Amino acid sequence: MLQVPFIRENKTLVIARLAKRNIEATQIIEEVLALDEERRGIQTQLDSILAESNSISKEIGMLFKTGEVEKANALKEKTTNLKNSSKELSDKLNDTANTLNQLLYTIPNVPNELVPNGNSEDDNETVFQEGTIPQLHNDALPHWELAKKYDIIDFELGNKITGAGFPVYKGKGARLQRALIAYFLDKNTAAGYTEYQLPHLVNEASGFGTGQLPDKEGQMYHVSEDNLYLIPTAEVPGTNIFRDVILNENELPIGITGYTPCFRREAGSYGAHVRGLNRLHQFDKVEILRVEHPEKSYEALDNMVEHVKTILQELQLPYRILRLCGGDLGFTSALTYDFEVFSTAQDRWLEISSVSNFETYQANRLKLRFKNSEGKKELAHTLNGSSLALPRVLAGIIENYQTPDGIKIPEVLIPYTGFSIIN
RNA sequence: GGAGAAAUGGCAGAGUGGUCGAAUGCGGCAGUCUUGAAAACUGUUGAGGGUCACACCUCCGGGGGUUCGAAUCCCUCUUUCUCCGCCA
Repeated sequence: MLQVPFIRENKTLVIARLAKRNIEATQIIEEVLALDEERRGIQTQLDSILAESNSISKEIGMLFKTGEVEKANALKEKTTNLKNSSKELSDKLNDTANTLNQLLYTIPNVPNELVPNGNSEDDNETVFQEGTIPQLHNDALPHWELAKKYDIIDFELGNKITGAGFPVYKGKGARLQRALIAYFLDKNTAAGYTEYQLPHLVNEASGFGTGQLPDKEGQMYHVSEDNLYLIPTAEVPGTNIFRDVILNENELPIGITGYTPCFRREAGSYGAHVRGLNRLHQFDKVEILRVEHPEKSYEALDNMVEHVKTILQELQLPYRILRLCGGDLGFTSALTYDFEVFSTAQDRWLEISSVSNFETYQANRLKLRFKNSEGKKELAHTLNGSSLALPRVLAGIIENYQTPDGIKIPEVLIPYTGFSIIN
């Protein structure tokens, strides 16, 4: 969430930038500032009452020691009023603070100046495109047909075992999937990211820390018996490593990577665009995360974009990079680049990575800080990105690499798969 | 799942109702000494709110209660450890 002092000092900027998201925020910002002022006023009143009652208590203690019981008892009566009003004030303080926080939760991150105006994905800005779109033979098939033809992914079997959106990978399909995971992790660790294996279920505090809770619980599977959530992305357990952490400045930057399955309810999204691997309830993803010094976070974002680019270049997939417009930008992000691979057989772009800078928005919730060179505590910046999401990369590979003789395996993956063609 | 014990500052560990935000040791930081380093010595060193800065307020696993006053007493939840059971 946003920091109140930041809002106070940059009111016009905040309102102007939130307008990129097509939000008219003037009223809510004014409300936040008013509530904060109220909160501080109540706090001051409460503090002085507590100070008084503390000093009376000390006095009573002294009187008992010197045996002046009568005087002590007289003082006791004085505290009754103080107690009542401090109780009242602290209730009021809690109410005000809660109202303020509820309001802050509803305000998304302030977009970076680079974020283009716009309403929907149609207004995203293509900033880079690379790779040649292959000329496929006449009976080229979409991946779900190829999956069936070569018996590498079984969607019906997943239906039987679990339900729609839980495909079963078989034989060379399973092996290709594992190869991709290993390849991505190797690329990421070679780039300096430390590999982690993270829990696939998280508690409420973690869901809250990265902003999935309280509003987006509909997106996550919930295990009510234990009050745990299945992770929708490794971002959740990965970023929560740093909840309530104060780092030393020299520990920055931190980069971690991890492979996890991801579980998403995707309630309400059905139709032609969710066929095959395009949208699943369970899928695999390798994630990269960084904790950065505020002055260096945008350099780091560019760095992450470059890193993901090299992977797609090596896989020789045609892709493009989009800068998300205000209307399409995620709630917690200040600037996001989406990577899309072109699926030739489906004749459409598939999102395979999303790389974002959250600035202090998550860190503020997480209380992730570092001690700067002056010894003062400052919120760090968090960033993350997929490198990469498996299913659509897999779809892109099997569609773009299909030949009349079978599906070829990209050169860089052959050491990982142990075979060069699926036929 | 059953029985018992525990949870205090970065770590270890004292503190059982009244200058305790908390002894002591280690670690960290600064300095003295040294050509430099180590050792030794001296000082400093939790977090949040608040203030121009002080003052002041809150926090001893979380929540609630008793009391004029709680790290210390009571209730409850969570976690950890030991023993038993189960088990990849």
